[in-house]
Amino acid sequence: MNSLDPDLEKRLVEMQRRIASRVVLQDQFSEEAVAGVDQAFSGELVISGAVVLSPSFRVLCTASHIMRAALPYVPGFLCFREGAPATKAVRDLDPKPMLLFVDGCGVNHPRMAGLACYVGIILGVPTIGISKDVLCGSFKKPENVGEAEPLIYREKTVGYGLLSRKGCRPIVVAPGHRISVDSALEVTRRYLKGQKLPEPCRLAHEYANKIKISRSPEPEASP
DNA sequence: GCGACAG
DNA sequence: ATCTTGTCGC
Repeated sequence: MNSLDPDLEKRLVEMQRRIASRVVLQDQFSEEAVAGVDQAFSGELVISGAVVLSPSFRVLCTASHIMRAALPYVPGFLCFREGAPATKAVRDLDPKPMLLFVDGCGVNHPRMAGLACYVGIILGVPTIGISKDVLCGSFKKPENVGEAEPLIYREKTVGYGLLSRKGCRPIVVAPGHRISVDSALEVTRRYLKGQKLPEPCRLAHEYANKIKISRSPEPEASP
């Protein structure tokens, strides 16, 4: 029940291979304007929220986009469900981010085509993927807060498992586009503020949820 | 064949 | 992700 039509899947896999072929794992970012994008869901609707932060974590601007989901959630194909609304929200940001945190995988993906790669390639923006669970690969459990262990997939380090906060499970950090594996970890650490998720992700998540709640119908008072 | 499986 | 209340702990 979580599968795709074989022909559709074949086409999507081909698209992901094209995305992956364009991914750059070299540092080509700046931290002048860092943003985060995240999605909330309401039935068939995908609500995407994006937030740009100043170097001091001040919110500089926000943008959102709502649309019907094109696909159900299928592991490995998240970019085709959340990619369109996410890119549209980010496109409306001003100033434009020069580095973007995305909720989901980056190159730590079976075809090196996680949501962060997709958004990065489509927009030409440097991206970092932040996920709460591993899709593929594995890492040793980091012992102390701030510590990270390499996420290994097919003998390669594709990201890191980072213990971002006490009492929390480690988060997974991986580059999406135009940033190296090690820089993705380094920058993510810099954007942590005592919470499980780095600020751009946390604020984008909060923003997307606020939009969702503000649109949901108010409960009727029964006479 | 049996699990695992971003959000 | 979403459905959901209180509750244990820093």
